[in-house]
Amino acid sequence: MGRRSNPPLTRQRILEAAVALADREGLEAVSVRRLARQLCVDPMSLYNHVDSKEAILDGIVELLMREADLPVEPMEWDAWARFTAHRFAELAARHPRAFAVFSLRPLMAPESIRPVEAFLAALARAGFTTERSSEILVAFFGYVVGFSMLRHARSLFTEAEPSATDMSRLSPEEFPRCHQLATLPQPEEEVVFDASLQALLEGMRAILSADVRTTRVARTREATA
Amino acid sequence: MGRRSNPPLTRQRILEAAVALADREGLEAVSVRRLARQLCVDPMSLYNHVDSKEAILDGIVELLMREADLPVEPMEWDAWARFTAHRFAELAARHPRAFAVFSLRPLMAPESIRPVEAFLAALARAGFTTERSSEILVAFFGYVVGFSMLRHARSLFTEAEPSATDMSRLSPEEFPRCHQLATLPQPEEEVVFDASLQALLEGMRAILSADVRTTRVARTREATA
DNA sequence: TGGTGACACCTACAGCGTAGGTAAAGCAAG
DNA sequence: CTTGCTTTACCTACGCTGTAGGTGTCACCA
Repeated sequence: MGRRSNPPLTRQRILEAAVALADREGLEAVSVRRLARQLCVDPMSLYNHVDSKEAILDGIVELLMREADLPVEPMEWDAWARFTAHRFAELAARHPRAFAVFSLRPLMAPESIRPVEAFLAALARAGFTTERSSEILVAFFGYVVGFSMLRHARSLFTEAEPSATDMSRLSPEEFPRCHQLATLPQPEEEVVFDASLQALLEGMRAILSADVRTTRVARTREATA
Repeated sequence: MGRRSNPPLTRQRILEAAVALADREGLEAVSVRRLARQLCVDPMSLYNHVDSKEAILDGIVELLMREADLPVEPMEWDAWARFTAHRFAELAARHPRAFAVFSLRPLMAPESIRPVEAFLAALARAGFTTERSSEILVAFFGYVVGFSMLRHARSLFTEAEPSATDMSRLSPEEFPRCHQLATLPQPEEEVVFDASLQALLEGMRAILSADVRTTRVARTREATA
């Protein structure tokens, strides 16, 4: 083994350093060489533990998902959704910058995919078709990740690191309301997030009951034919 | 002026090439040097028309927003939201890969911000407080952009360019439902997108009426005190 | 003891964004 | 027509990036 000084390099140590660096300086600061410098190690040494830089980003996703600790045991689909939504919101608050990996890389680790499989199973048990389940998955994660990213990683008006140019660009004369929003503190209570989520699930329940109705009609038609 | 051969280089031509390249090979393929090669021009020549690579990405956002052509004239807040949601969904379908810039860069161009200002004005007219409007903006754009990205740019199971590894990773034994989803074609009708959006707006209307009620109570308390 | 595998290191290469400098083309005034 | 200024295309060069390929050294096992 090469001349060693520090605790031995491991995948885990690399990924933890990556998450820390991402939260400190943003995801674009996460480079193989920066990480190596942080870990007091040669850049190429990382490749003994990870396949590529993309694999490092996938590892960040994996770590965040592990921290989110989503439920995998059977439960009601809407309970799973509410639970998961809050876990993601908390995760985004803890990792405002690293959280953006979810828009960059897919879920790769089996432990990350397992809870999704559980959600799909719950949807099927409730009576959703496969096609509907697919769309509901997209709608649910789209809302949760989209909301959390916009609130914490921010990308509608302001950069990830809100700068002075953000304000100067939003001149109070031309864009009074946008300008005002940029100065607003974050709400302490998640009333809109919760209410919108609640409404979203309500809409999905409506789809379900409509689906069940038409399925039943189709079945009876089959039976009488 | 330098030795010219082609039509003159302009910001517009650069940005159009950037959008085309992004849609063809993904946003990560958009580099100053690649663009210059496409335009048969020296890399540094681009800097006579744009400030930086970030400015190019901002320009992509600008072009897409111009193409979306969101309403800026006064209208009901929920009508604006429905209209905008569909424009964004269509935009994402036309530019599946370039669409991801919305998660990378904020709105910079005044013409991009103007419709948002109009939406905020509509929310205020309807009776939403500034704080509520801010959260509703996040919820709305979070849902619309999140959904569209997940559907078209895809990043939950599969890469932007769905590859064979996506399927092999989702083994049919361990993840039967996720595996099945990866093979599913896109639905021809947007029933879940529409229904969820409808539900979302319904939830916001509920918040509004609750707000109006409490505001009225507070006002009468003030009056009687 | 000799072999084998793991792992840290090193060199090198192609590509990136862009600072700084040069030169040619277009245009305005004299 | 000449003079000079502005614009803009080009070129060189620097420090950064990801990573292919090769080398040396350690731990362990036969």
